[in-house]
Amino acid sequence: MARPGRKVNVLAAAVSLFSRKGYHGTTVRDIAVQSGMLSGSLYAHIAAKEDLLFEIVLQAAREFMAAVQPITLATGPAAGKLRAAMAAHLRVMSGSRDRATVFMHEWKALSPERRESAARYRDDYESLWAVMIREGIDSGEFRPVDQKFARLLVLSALNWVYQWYDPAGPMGPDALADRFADLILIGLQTESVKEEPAE
Amino acid sequence: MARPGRKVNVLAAAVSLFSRKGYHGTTVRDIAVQSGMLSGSLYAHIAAKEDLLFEIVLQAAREFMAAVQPITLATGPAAGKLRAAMAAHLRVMSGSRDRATVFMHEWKALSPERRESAARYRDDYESLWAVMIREGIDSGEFRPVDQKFARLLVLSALNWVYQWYDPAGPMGPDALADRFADLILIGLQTESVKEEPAE
DNA sequence: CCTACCGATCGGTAGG
DNA sequence: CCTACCGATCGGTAGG
Repeated sequence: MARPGRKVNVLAAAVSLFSRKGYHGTTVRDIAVQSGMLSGSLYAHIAAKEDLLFEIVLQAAREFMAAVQPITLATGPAAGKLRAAMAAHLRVMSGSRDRATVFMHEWKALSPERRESAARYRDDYESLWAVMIREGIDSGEFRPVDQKFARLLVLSALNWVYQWYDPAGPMGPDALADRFADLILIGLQTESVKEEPAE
Repeated sequence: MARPGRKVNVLAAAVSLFSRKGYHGTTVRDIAVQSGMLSGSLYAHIAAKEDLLFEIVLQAAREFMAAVQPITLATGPAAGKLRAAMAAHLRVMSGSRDRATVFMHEWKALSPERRESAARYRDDYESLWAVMIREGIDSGEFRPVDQKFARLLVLSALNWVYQWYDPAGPMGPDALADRFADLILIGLQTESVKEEPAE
């Protein structure tokens, strides 16, 4: 008989394995053994392997959304909100590194309907960032750049972090976010060079 | 008997399939059928499925290196070199989108020794960018930012592009590179806001 | 490059 | 959650 709490272990095992070996590179036997049972027993907890992937992807999507949405609803300078949102995003990534990895890479392995469902969550999340950037442009805080490019720059920088970030390292997610925010807000060039027309 | 030219078709089929379904999600039968033969016949051209992945990854690594290295060796302002290097990187990505995708994502599926070999190519390529940024800082063109962060910001933005870039779309890789370069060099904030201390 | 396979392993199930 | 499987499919091979 299935003890209710075991489902969490199974999900944790799946997150770890999917992030390391990919969805297709992971077998249900891998997941079962990592959960302390045999492969047949796994199906007392799940109906199909893909259900695990879908659940992980949804968890991650909800986690990112829950962390960043309240920040977008607050009032204040756009730069401060962008900084806070970046820190929130990186805190989620830092706290659930494997889950974030699966969320970023393995959604492609979902069945078409579920993949579309995941894409909708993704779009909702991206539009939070679009709104923040649009607000900064409208208020004159940000240059009138193409909103799409600015959003992509921010999100791509944040999303690539999990490829190399070490949560046990010396730099926490907040410090990391501040560094990235400085670069993105102030730019790489020195002021004296900026006066001249760009080459 | 194996006609020599067919190997190219097999590689092209593998690139397309690996990029779409992942290495583990692609079967040798998929590759064979896409190449116009049956699965057994594939082994007249290759010794193992993984050889295809390794060959694709090496091709991509060499392509990026060959495109960007000459630019780093030229003389001139650091900002101009960075712009040119970004355009070169995006031109490779645009011309070999599927291969770039496999290069970015599927190297994890390689055997340990080959994975390490691919990582070395990657490190060599990243150090090209590190040198460009270091030069800009040393010459006073760039702010004295952490070189590692600036490199990560640039490369992450470039590497995330293939997730959404449409080579058939209106914007070519050079225009795309200029937009990203403007954002990274000049920054998102307007000058008036930058005078104030960052929140 | 095809025919005809191979042992191994896959996701999943029945019955307890 | 285990035992004992299942049909299907996997990467790969022998012989032509």
